[in-house]
Amino acid sequence: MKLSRSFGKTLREAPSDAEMVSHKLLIRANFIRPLGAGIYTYMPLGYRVLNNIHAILSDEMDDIDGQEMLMPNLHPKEIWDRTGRWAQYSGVMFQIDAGGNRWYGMSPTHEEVVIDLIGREVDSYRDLPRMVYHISKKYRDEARPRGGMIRLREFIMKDAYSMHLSEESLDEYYPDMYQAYLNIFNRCGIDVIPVQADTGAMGGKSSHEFLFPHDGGEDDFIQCSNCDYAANVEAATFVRTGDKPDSLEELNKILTPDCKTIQAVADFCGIATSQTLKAVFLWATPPGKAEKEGKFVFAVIRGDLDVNEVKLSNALGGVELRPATEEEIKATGAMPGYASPIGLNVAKDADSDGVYVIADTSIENGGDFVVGANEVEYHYTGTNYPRDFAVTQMADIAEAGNGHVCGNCGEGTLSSRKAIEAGHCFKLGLRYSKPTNTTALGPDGKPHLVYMGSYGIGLDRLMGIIVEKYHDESGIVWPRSVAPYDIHLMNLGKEEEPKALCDQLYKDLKAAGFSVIYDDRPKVNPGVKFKDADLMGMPIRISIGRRSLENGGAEVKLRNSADRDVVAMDDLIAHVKAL
RNA sequence: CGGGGCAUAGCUCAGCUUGGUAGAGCGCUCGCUUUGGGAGCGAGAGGCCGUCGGUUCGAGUCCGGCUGCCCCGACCA
Repeated sequence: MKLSRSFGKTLREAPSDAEMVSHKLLIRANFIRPLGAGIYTYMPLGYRVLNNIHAILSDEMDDIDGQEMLMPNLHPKEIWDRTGRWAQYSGVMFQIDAGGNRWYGMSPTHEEVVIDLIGREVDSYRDLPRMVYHISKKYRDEARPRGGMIRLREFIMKDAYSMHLSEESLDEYYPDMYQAYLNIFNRCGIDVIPVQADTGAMGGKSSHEFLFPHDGGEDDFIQCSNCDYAANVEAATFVRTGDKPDSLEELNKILTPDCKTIQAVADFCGIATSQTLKAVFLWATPPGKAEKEGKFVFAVIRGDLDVNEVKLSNALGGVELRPATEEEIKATGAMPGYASPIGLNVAKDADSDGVYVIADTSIENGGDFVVGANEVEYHYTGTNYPRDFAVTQMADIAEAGNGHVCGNCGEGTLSSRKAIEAGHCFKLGLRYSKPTNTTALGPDGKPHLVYMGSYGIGLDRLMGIIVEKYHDESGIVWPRSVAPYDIHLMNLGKEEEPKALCDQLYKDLKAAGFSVIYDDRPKVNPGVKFKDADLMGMPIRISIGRRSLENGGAEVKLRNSADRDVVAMDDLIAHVKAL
């Protein structure tokens, strides 16, 4: 490509609303242009990067017996009604009223289309297992697009779908996909950390996120200092430390003025927050049910820990949670700010009357706690479980964090980091085949619900991640595998000779199989050409000017190195091939 | 959805406090000069000051509504 004929131009300054480095550089270097919040045009250079990523993805997917296809982005409402997600996704999906009682959704994802296809194409176990994938646009009305390529309303995703006769078949296939994902990120030059993720209300046994650690990321994940354990904060387990005292104190009610927070209580009593218990009140609505069919949940946890709502939701069967109102709290007999299960009518199990109390296992690690007395300005000291109160359910509902002991090896210390989610593998199981009754005949002659897995990677987000990692103060430093062009060729002279040499070299390099962007712009100063080359970031730069010719040929420089070599014109192709 | 910020030329921003003819740098066009790190001189083009309403003789400037964009948080198979 000749720069003299290329569309758009580089910017000396980035728009002031761009914050992340990748966002600024991709705009400045003319790879992307914003159209609206979370909506971008991929300019010719950016599109070439996406195509390179596309090729890597296709290669790896094909390698594990996947087939590339292309599914529609306009989805009839009916297929989403069948899985119950038309209503569930109403806040996220762009839903279009096409008139005449026809409604369409713009593809936020493609499980519905795939399950419809499976129903049509897959008849028996002989048609399984299969994997199909496509790379196409997704639309999600994100509440807050951010960070340029990091969170988009319209984005490009590689989504793969595997289908199986049995759970064993899915389990068997899953590691191949997992390995393909590692290969993909490796080929893009990105180090990712695979972490166990929350399987959430979608059920299924296993889910992995591939995280790129980055302060600008949206995910929190946990790593162990000792073993290779890594998990999403919503799935991370840790060891509750602390022992019960040998002899227990008596329960004793004390006056605690102005102690509405755990910290205030601990300060007032001169104890650590781990010597207190705290209560959290939520309203839990079962999935797919109306809110009034839900129930009040009283969660108890040691004072130094926090409840993780996703863990809590999972422990309760995937319920929707919202904070309880003050009226709902008082109706149970508890007093906000001074609440505890002591003296409440605690339900024996989910079907019994009384208050549903769920406790984190941490309340068994320690004793003689200070807890609320369900009376304004009063707490109990010397509280011990189970002597002084009952719980309905004991579960792991605490959020893992810095300094906790690893739940995997039991020795290392956990630390929390921010990350960008680069990919996600998910065992969907029967989530989509069940409501649509999508079956295949087994060898036993009976219909079996089809097991599914889905596996996503955002191409534009991945492009952003690559730039986050590969840049310097002058611009982008593309890895070879995804660079829009291999070579940035520059004519620095105004005389005939360098121009003629460059024109010829441009042809020769392309004939030798390289992709080349050629800065042949006349009347543009060398300084400008250098700045643009650094900004755009092609791996190899070749420049010809009076000075290089005096030194015997063309100057060759790698973008990721400061070294410059002058190479004789005759040796140039061979030299570049050897790089 | 809650909190905060911003909106003036293609980009970065001044002008607003104290209302009175629309500004700068970069970019763009033309001419001359220059040609190895965003070069110089000269001449130009380019703006319904986001939008609607209010106050005023007069609003980019003051007041209110709306919209858009950015950041933090909530949310996010």
